[in-house]
Amino acid sequence: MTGPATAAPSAPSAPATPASPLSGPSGCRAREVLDLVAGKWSLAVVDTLGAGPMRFSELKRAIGGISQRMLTVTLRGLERDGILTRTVYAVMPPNVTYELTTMGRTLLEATRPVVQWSLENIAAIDAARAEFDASAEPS
Amino acid sequence: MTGPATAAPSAPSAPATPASPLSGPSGCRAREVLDLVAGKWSLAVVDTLGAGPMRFSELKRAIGGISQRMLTVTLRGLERDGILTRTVYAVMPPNVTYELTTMGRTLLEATRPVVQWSLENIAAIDAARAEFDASAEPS
DNA sequence: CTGAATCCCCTCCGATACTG
DNA sequence: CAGTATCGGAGGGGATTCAG
Repeated sequence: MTGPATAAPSAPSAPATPASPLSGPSGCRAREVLDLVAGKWSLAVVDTLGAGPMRFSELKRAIGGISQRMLTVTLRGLERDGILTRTVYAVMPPNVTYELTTMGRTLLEATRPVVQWSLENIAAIDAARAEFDASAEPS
Repeated sequence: MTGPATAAPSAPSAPATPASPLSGPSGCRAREVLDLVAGKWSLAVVDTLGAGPMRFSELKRAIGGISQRMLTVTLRGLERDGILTRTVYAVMPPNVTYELTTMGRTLLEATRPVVQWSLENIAAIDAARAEFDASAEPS
């Protein structure tokens, strides 16, 4: 699975359709990475952490609506992916601080347009859904 | 929505924490809209349709690996959200064409940075995961 | 060709309770 | 404060089959 692949320059009949980076074989990998952001809370954590290093409880309070479990799971995943770092200060009481890595910050930048788009189009989408439902499920 | 917004000068005790658009109350809505893109195939469909109007079978072939069911479900969802239009030509054999709406095209533009980031960071993430797994699960 | 319908597994996620 | 452990519901998503 980890094969180099994507290195098949000799494809004869391949249309190469570079139109969509998510369509081809390499698209599978991209999709996989996009799952990173697809998680229910990943984006919120990255976005919130964009303000600077933060502790567990601060994150929990800032995000709001997230359970300890999901915050922990999400943080673990992002740490594993190299998006953020987890620093434990052996003091009393325990102090664990999370901070975006360089890669995490580039991810934050990359996601800004999507987040902004979401905010800008919430109303339009609500309207579209209402209209669709009205004309499709009048029963 | 397209309003200038962010112009709430009269909030007295509001901390305003503009740090994260996904954290606050409005963030819940944004998260909701982001689910639109979170689906396993939504982005691939939008991305693929970026090349121009396409038929059902063309989409299926272009994306590859998607089942009829998921393509249908994904298309319905995106149509409901006003991201794409579904046009049926009553000919023989049936011809159904899907095309991005204006909003769909703006979404495509907004997602480009994330898609590109994914492609650029696949290797780094793989490495980070391997390293994390190696030092966390040695037993 | 396009799609709806069914079956079924599997993961995500929330609520709760317990530890250091 | 910062987690971990467990249970259980809900939904995503794949394979297959049927229909217009």
